[in-house]
Amino acid sequence: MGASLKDVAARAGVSVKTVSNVVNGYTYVAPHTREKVEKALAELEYRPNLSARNLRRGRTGVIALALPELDAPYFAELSRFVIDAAVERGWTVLIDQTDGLADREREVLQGIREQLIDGLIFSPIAVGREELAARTDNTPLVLLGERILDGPTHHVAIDNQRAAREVTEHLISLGHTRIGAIGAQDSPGANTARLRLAGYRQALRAAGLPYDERLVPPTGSYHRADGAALMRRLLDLDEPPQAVFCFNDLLALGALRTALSAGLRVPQDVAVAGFDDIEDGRYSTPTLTTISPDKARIARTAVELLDALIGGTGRGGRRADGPPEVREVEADYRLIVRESTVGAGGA
Amino acid sequence: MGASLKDVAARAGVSVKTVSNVVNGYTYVAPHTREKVEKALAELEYRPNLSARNLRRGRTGVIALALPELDAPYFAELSRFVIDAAVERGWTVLIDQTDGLADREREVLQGIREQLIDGLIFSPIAVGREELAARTDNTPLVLLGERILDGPTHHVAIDNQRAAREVTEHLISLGHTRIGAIGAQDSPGANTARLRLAGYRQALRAAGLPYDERLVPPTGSYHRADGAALMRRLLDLDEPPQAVFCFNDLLALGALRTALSAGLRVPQDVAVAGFDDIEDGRYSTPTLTTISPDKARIARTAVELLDALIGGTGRGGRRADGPPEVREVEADYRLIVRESTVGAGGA
DNA sequence: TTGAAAGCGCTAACAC
DNA sequence: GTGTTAGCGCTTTCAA
Repeated sequence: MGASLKDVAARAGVSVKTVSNVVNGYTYVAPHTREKVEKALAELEYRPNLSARNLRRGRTGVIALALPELDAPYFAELSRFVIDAAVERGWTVLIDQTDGLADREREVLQGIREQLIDGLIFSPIAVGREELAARTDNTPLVLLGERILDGPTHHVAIDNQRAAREVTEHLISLGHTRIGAIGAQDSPGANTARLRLAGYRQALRAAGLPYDERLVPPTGSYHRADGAALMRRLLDLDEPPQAVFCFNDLLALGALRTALSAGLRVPQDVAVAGFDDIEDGRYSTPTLTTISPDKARIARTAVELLDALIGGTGRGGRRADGPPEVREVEADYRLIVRESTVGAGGA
Repeated sequence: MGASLKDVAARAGVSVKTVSNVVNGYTYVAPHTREKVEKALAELEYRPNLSARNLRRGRTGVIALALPELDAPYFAELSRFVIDAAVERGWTVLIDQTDGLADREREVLQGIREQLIDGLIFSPIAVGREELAARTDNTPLVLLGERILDGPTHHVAIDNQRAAREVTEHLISLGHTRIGAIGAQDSPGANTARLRLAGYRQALRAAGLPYDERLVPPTGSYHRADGAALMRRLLDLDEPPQAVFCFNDLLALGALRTALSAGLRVPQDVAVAGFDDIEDGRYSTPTLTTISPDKARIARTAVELLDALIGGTGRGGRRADGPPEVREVEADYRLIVRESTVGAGGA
C-alpha cells in the first residue's frame, strides 16, 4: 500500500491536517509550509485513498449506469454520452449489464452496489411499475429511455408513442396502405414495445387503415437476427406488406438484410423504417429512415437530474438549492427520412 | 445513511464482531445467535458499507476498463464480454473512456482512480512503449488488443500483422493486383495501424506486387466517415484499386457505402475487406469479409490474468498460487470470407 | 462461541 | 496558520 497522509506529514515535519489542507487545496497554508508538504507529497508519490475519503465524506463519487446490453449500438452510444456528462461533473461511472433480465434488473433496483455508488441511472426493460414502486433502496435513481409510469421515479425519455405515430404516418403519406410492424412484445414489462405499437395503431386508425395482426409478429428481443427472421415471415405472407416499421434500428437492419438478399429493392418493393438513429443506419445501403432521439441531451439531462438529486458534485462539493421539482423530462427527437423509405437512385 | 453493524448489534443484543461473523458467513456462530442477528439484519435492512469494508480490507472489488470509445462497436462488443467475465468472478467494472487521447491515456496509466480500483484493463491507442515503461502507479494492469511492446506489461492480443497479411493474401488469391489499404496512421502510438500495414505490405511483397503509397492514404481515426472519405479518394485515382483492405470494419462499412452509392458493385467492381468482425458487418449488404478475433476469449483471458495478478477474487478471497508467469497471451482469430470479397448473387 | 478494542486513511471540529 | 483528535463502518487480533 502506498504512502498515507501520516507518512507525508512525518516526512514534511508537519501535521496530518496540514498535509490534508494542501492536498485538498485549502487556503491558509503558509507558502513555505506548502512547499515542504508538496515536496514530501511528490517524493512519496502520495495518492489519496479513496475508500478512506469516501468513508469519511459519506459519498463515493461513483454512479452506476445500468442498462441491458452494452453491445447494442443504441445503448453503446447512450453510454458514451452518459459517461462524458458524468465525467464532466466529476463522477466516475460503473456499468451494470442486466441483459434485460428481470432478476438482474430487480437486483439493480434493490441496490447490489449500494454504498459504493452515490446514484443510479437505469434503463429498464423487463421490470415494471410495481417493482419500481416496491424498491426499498433509497439511492437516488433516474430512469432512462422509458416512461415507465407516473410514479415517484424521476426519468427522462422521449414520447415513444408520438414518435412511432410519426414514423407510421410518414409511411402512410408515401401511399402505403399495408404496413407491417416488427417489434411487438408480450412480456409485462415491455413498455417501449407497447408504446411504439400504440403509436403505430393510432396512425393506422387515423388514416382509416385496418389493423392486421398478421403484419405485427411479436419478438422476444431487438437484435438484427430477430428483424431478419421476422421480415422473412412477413415476406412469406400471401399479401406481404409494402412497408415495415421496425421498433428499433437493429431490427430494421436485420429486416433490410432479409429484403435485399431476397432480391427485393428497398424502398421500391418494400420500405423499411427504424427507430433510434444508430450510426449503422446512416451508412447502410440504403440508409435508414428512423426516429432520432437526442441522445446527448438525454444523457446530459439524466446526469444533471441525478447530480441534483444527490445534491452535489462528484468532487464532493455541495449544492445550495434543494432537489429539483421536475421528475419527468421529455427529450426531443426528430424523424429522419432517408433512402430506405424514399429511395435515392442507388441499390 | 443506513444501519451500521453497530446498530444491528445493539438491536440483536450482541457484539459487533458477532454480527460481522454472520454477515461474512463465518462458521462458529451459535444457531440461536445467528437467528437473532439475522432478524435484526433484516429489520434494519442492513447493507454493508463498501467504503469501510474496502478501507479495512485494502481492496475494493472494482476494476476499471479503460478504452477509447464505448460507442465504437468493437469496443462495445468487447466491453460486454469483459463485464460478463468480470461479474462472473465477483468484480464490478468501472469504465474509463479515453477517446484515444494521449493525455487521457496517460492519466489512466498514472492511476487517476487508484485506490478505488484493484486492477485495470486498458486498451491503449495513443500511448506507446515509453509511457508504459514510465508508469509509476502499480495497480495491476493488463493491456488489451495490442501487442504494444515486449516490456513488462501483461497483455492479450491477436497477431495483428499475421491477420492483416492473411486478409491481403485472400484478396490477392482472388486475382486482384491493385489493392488499396485504408487505416494507415502516422502517430507514434499507432501500433495497430503499423502492424496491420506491415502485414499488408508483407503479403504484397510475397506476391511480388508493388507497394503504391497512393493506395494507402493515412487516416486520423477509424470511423465510418473516415472510411467513406478515403474510399472516395481511392476511387478518384486514375487507376483505382480493385480491392481495398480496411484496418477495421467501421472503415470498411464507410468504404462500402461510398462504393455502393457511387454505383459500383461490390465485390465485382471493387472488393472490400475489414477487420474486427463487428455485428454490423454480418448484416450489411453485401456482408463483410473480415478478421474475427475471439473477443469473448480475449475478454475472459484478460480478466483471468488480472484476477491472478491481483491475487484473489473480487469477493475478497485469496489465491494460493502466485502471479502467473505468462505475460503475453496470443488470442485466436479467423478470417471470415463473406460477400464483400467473393460475391453472392445479390446486390 | 462471543466480546472488547485497535486501527485502516481520511476529514473536520476545535484548540492553540 | 497549524496541530490534536475523534470517528466514519468495518475487520480482526486477542481475550474471555
